[in-house]
Amino acid sequence: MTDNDKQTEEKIFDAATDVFLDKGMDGARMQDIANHAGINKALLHYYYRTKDQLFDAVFQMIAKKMLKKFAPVFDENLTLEDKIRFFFREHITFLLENPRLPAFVLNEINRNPERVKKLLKNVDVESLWKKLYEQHKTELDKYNVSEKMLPQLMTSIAAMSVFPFAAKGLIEAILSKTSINFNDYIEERKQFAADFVINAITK
Amino acid sequence: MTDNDKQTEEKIFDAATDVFLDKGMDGARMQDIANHAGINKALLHYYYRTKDQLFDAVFQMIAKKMLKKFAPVFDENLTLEDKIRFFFREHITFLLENPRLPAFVLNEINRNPERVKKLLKNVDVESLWKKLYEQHKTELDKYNVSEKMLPQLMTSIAAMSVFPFAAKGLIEAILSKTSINFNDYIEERKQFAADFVINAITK
DNA sequence: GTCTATAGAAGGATAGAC
DNA sequence: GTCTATCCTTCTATAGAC
Repeated sequence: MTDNDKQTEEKIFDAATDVFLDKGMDGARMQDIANHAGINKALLHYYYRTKDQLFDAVFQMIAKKMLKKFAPVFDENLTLEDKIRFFFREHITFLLENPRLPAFVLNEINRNPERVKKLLKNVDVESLWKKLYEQHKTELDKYNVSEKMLPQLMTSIAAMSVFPFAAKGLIEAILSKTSINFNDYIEERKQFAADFVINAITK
Repeated sequence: MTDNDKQTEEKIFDAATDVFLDKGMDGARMQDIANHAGINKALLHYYYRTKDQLFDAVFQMIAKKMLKKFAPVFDENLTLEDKIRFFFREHITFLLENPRLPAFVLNEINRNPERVKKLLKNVDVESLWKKLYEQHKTELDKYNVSEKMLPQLMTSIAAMSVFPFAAKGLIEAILSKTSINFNDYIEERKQFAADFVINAITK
């Protein structure tokens, strides 16, 4: 693959990412992607064959990018409390820089089970959770979280961080009827979410 | 409007609801809606003029249906704790019966600000929150929730209930790699979410 | 009010020249 | 590798008969 190939393929991929994030799979138009990339429609098909394949490439990249951001939760060398604080600070900062990701992923995830399967192909959920539990056994016992409650806890943490962005359109509209600004609400949330979760699991 | 009018218009509306919930605005096809309703395409336009108007009617109905389910939060005559327990029990039961609603609303809400504006036209957010705060002032003071933290608390409660359904496709795929079943996870959540939130705000 | 038929536009995809 | 031109299908929407 020459340097020029790479440039064009990347230009297409970046343009597609932008358009798909905005319009979703069904709403996106190949012509629109071509315009954004500054090339013509035929080239899209030359590189990616079909719209579905182009979308799949973009989706896998974005969904992986989102999932990867949960990795710090499984890292070692932090107390559970520090880990939770660190997670919300970093994750909400990330979403603030990429506010369209949650709605995009949540939407497309419910449309095509095959794509989700592919996404999780190499993820060993059981052992990740086992590892996490072993790592914090003492603390989780002290709190009141049993191993079989980990899915509830994990999805609650994800929900606290992701939901405000997934529901951005609604929350913005609601907040616009008050004196509160969405970005202030989000800044505040880094701290609030951490306190909330830590308190929730503390007896 | 005759009885027959009503019947046809309702058949169309119901069919449209079903198809839009599945495919979203962009993915839905008028032909598909007509087939579901057992009539022809031309009749759709006779009753609703355009696809956008038909979609808007469906969206407003569904979004209102979802928002209304938060009403018990503002009802009187329950302690804050009982209110939270009652809310999660009822709300998660409702979402179990209507699992496609969250993803649909969250998706379309980020596409068209005008629709959201229309949806909230007659909602007085400030006074609802003021009312809620006054109602539970003593309890909220005892916990550590100030009035300006209400948006954080409210969105957290919504997140705890709605997120598992909005992310259903992903959570199902993850749980399928363990011995846990999605419906069991959801049943468990009614209790877990209530305990979680109550503990979170308890000093 | 309901149908058939079709206009008219737009979309994804390909052929073929360079 | 990139372009123009175009095919073919599909979609929304309307015209017009009953």
